[in-house]
Amino acid sequence: MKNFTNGLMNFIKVKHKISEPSLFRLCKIYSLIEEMLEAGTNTVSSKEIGLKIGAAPHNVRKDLSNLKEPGVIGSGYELTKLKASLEEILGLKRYRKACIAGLSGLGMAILDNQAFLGSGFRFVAGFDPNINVVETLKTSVPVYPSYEIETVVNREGIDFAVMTIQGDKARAIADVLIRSGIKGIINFSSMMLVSDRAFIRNIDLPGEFRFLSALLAMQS
Amino acid sequence: MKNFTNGLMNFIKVKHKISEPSLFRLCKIYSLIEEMLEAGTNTVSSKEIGLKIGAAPHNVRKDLSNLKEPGVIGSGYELTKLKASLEEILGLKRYRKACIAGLSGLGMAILDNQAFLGSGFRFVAGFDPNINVVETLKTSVPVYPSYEIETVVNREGIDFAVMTIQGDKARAIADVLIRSGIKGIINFSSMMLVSDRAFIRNIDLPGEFRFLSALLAMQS
DNA sequence: CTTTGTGAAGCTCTTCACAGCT
DNA sequence: AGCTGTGAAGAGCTTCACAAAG
Repeated sequence: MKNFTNGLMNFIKVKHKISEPSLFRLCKIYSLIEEMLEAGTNTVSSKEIGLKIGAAPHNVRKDLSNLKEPGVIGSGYELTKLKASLEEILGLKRYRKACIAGLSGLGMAILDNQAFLGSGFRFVAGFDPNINVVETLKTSVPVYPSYEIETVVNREGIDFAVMTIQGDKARAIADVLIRSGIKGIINFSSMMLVSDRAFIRNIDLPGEFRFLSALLAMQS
Repeated sequence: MKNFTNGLMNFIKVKHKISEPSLFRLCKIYSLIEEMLEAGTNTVSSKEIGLKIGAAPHNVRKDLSNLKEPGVIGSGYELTKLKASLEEILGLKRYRKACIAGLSGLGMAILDNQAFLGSGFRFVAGFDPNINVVETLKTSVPVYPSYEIETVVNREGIDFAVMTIQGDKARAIADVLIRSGIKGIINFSSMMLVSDRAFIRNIDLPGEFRFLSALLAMQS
């Protein structure tokens, strides 16, 4: 159970300098570093990283060898340097705006908790097809009916969207988002989305349950 | 951007009859079939499946060749038969119980929407470390303070858990869940979890944003 | 003794290409 | 013509193993 990034389902094919499985692990490592820094740690070995993200130490070292940041041979990697160097390669130096489409329970829960975003990202708008919903919501971020998506996304220069819209409206809204210039979508809706113009991460909860079930079935 | 399953981070190593990327695609195909059946479709070709889940038709056919179910040569696969045959191989004939640990906004949003579960799974319990929260919640499912996890999980025979607990309690709760016999976890908490006794799917939203950012960074 | 970095080996998954059915 | 099934080829990722450094 190793190297997967969750079937992005994209048709954007680019020859990356770094492979996607590796990129994905680097993102995990970044999360881990944040966690460890908060806990007051200073250095980490490839072995320890491997244990915590579920990868072989060899693999971690190879991943980290992509970034032209050192690694002190006797004693591992220095967290602050590693973090800076990951920010470089993962494009995290530039802060990006995000929006959320679908202001039901799930959407509101995500919007309310900026911890779900991570530093470097900020929700600057919410959308919902239901005008009544939009008018009565109390949120920390301005919300709009979905026919304003194009205007707002352009005006604010929003790059990413989280989609929590249920039902068959999802696909149409995704089209609008992408047409408006959204470059990445994290999609919680039940509709699988595929695009050749934006990176899409489909997070399919029923699918996850089935996958767990399948893994159990394979075990026995 | 193809064949990944999201870094399960598990140390359970089993030689599966079917590879994990393939299993993951089969789960996606199952989701797709449900969607198409609802739309009233009867048959589907490997080409069409490929387009909708973001995979090559060759690949889809290979995946489907694992299940000993036909595929009519001139005209594709019959949806109902395909579905039944997927249920067989993904272990979906057996209905399974799930619980949710963490009854904050995200947890409640998931609990409230059984659509997030998929047929064949049912939430039968909720847990939260905060007793006050537990006592005042109005839910469709019984909720308990987390010190009752072991009792309830055993009594009910619960297999899966969704974790939405924030902060550093997450790891301890996960330990309890696994010790109590939980076999699969979908983890939304910010702590990455790894176990050699349960399958864990870490869904890391900040990580997803970073991954999108990294993909954009690679493009340019 | 511990830990990094890396070419090379090894393995797994995907893609190809074509036979065979309708 | 259109589509499936599959051995074989190819590509990509992981693992190995060892040199080099603290």
